[in-house]
Amino acid sequence: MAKSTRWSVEENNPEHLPICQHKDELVQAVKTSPFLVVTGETGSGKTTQLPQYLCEAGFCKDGKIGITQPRRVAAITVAQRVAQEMQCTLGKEVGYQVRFDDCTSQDTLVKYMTDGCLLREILSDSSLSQYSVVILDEVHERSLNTDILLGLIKKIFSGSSKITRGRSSPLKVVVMSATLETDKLSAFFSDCPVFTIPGRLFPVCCSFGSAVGPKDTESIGYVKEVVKVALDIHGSEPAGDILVFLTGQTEIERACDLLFEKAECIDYRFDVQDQTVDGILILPLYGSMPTDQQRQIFQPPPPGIRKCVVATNIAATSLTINGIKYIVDSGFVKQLNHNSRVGMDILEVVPISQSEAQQRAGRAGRTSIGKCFRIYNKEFWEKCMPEYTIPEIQRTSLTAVILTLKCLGVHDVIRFPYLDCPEERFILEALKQLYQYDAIDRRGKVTHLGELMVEFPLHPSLTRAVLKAAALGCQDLLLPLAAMLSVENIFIRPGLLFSQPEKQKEADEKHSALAAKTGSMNDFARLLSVFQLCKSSDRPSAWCKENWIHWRALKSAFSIETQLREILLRLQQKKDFPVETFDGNKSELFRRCLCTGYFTNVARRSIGKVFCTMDSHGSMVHIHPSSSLFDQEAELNWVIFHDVLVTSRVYIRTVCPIRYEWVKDLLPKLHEVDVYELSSVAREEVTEEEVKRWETKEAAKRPPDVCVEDAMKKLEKRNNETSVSDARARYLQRKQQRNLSKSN
DNA sequence: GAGCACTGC
Repeated sequence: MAKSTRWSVEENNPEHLPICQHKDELVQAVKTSPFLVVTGETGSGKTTQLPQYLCEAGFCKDGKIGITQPRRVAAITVAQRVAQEMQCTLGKEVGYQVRFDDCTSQDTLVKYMTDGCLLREILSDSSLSQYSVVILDEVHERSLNTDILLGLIKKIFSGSSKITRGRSSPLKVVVMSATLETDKLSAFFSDCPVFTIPGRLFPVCCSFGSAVGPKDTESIGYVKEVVKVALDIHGSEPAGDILVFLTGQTEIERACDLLFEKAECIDYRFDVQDQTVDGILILPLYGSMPTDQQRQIFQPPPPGIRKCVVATNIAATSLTINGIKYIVDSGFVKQLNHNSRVGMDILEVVPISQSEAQQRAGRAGRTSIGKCFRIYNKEFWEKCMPEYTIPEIQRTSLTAVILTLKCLGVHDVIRFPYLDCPEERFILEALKQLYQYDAIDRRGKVTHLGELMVEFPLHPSLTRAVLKAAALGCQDLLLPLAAMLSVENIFIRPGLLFSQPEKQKEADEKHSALAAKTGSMNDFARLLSVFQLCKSSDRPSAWCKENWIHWRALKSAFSIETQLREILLRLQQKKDFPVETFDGNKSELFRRCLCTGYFTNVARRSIGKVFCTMDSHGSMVHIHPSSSLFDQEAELNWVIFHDVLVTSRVYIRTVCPIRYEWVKDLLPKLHEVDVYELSSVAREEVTEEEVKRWETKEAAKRPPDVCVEDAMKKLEKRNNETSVSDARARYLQRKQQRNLSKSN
């Protein structure tokens, strides 16, 4: 649902916005300072009005005004809104650009875009010569791309010599944020002025509960508690809708079930249209839900009925629901964290930050005074919840970002001006990976291959495989696969609580059948086959429904494949595109290409069903039951995998059998460079001596079998101290508690 | 023998 739907009649008149009284001061502030921080709560009008003020004041004479947003919907809907206010056609004076959708023209003066789009633009025009003003919005959200943009803009436009290079006048930079951390932002841009605009949110009264305390950090017993609180609200509070925050699909389904049970309706099913019981309409909401079901959330409830939406964090920023007066906050969120100790991403349930809790509470104060019921106590707030959310740049794998920076000429990626520095080992690990993919050389310089790789909006491992395939002339196999691996999970598996178990069984059977059709048990081939079968189908959406496949996800895979194909064609027309030949069958060719990118993700069968990864961490892993290779015993000794999931075990998902010979020559590279030796590469201060030392190491390559033994020893040594074990222990604890509360 | 929040190029 578009954000624009929430503006009330009064808000429709921009002259009533708090920002209006400060128009002249704001324009003056932008004129006098190269950098400016503007803060103001939601509803102050800064996103829609400031660009118009600047345009009016003549800032569009020498270039565009560019405004970045972390989300696509926001970029599009705000542009629509501003075009309407400026009484022009969208795409003319006011436009927007997001991936797959460029709605701008020669005449565009005010351009809204996602932060990723501006980052791409800097890659081809580092002086941002088209713009007179760049406004970075929603900076407090600290998205990875916005953080990188902050550093880049500071770096490019702080050195006086570069300010005017390729530009007629100096660039003006405005950074907009909610009221948090503004001092930090001002200090980052050489103590630039801070402009504060009052917000226009209604007060939200927050109360703490007693159900969750510091000891319950990992508990999911809170599902029962949020249900209880929601029913209390329903029984005792005046009219107004309820929004409950939980962490994931399973939890939400369980909470909805409990709500219905308690509201004395036992015959509830997901499919049933009339979901109203005892005056309360219960609606689940999460990202992977079908769009038509999501749409239901936004319809006003029938008269006299109270709406209760049970949602993930999607309702915190991405979607705005009208009429919410009560918030029930579980205090938890599911977060993907990169763990450099084990070199993998781990999805885990963690307490939210205090600022995130305030954000959640704020969802109740958009149209009137609201109430927020936190189910955790004050002690939990103080001891378990960090003041601010850890910025994405400090939690995710940096491989792709570091390559982008290097291609932009930022060689010293450690001393890059980060607003918050990522841990050095995260950066070093990213460098090690880039070196392994041949994207950078031993001195940390970007290679020809690296320059090709940065053009693709994909993880470098996948890009490596795509480029190999292109060199061998089999891009038709790898491009669709890369697109499929870029989108959310395409296999639908209905939950047990809301759907009948037979539906789950049916979905599983359909998915296995798709694997069988390819003739080879290989999850990558299965993905490719789903893409091809659906694309060639007469009625693709019906085909998806029949096979329990997400049509929405597959549609985006189709557009990504087209985009990747265009990028590849453009690169192939340039000189020096590598070309190789290969004799062998198609299946081997496909898998060999994959090996070029995924040799960092190789595992060898150790004992029984246990596999051991061949990277320097040597983790013990199992094949995930959703894999078509699950329980396939025969001759399956070497595999590559796309990703890792830590739950009751460490699982590898999306798996493909390979032959040892295909990775034999690549594996030693995994052990060639010690991460900690790479700090000099990061700074490009490598001495000849160091290069020699590495070369000696390479000469002493160990055969892979020794690697396995070493890896296993290392693993034993780490024993239960590893973070994977921690995550696993926490998972088991949660599961136990869940079962306990179930049986109660 | 299982369960993956949300973005973005």
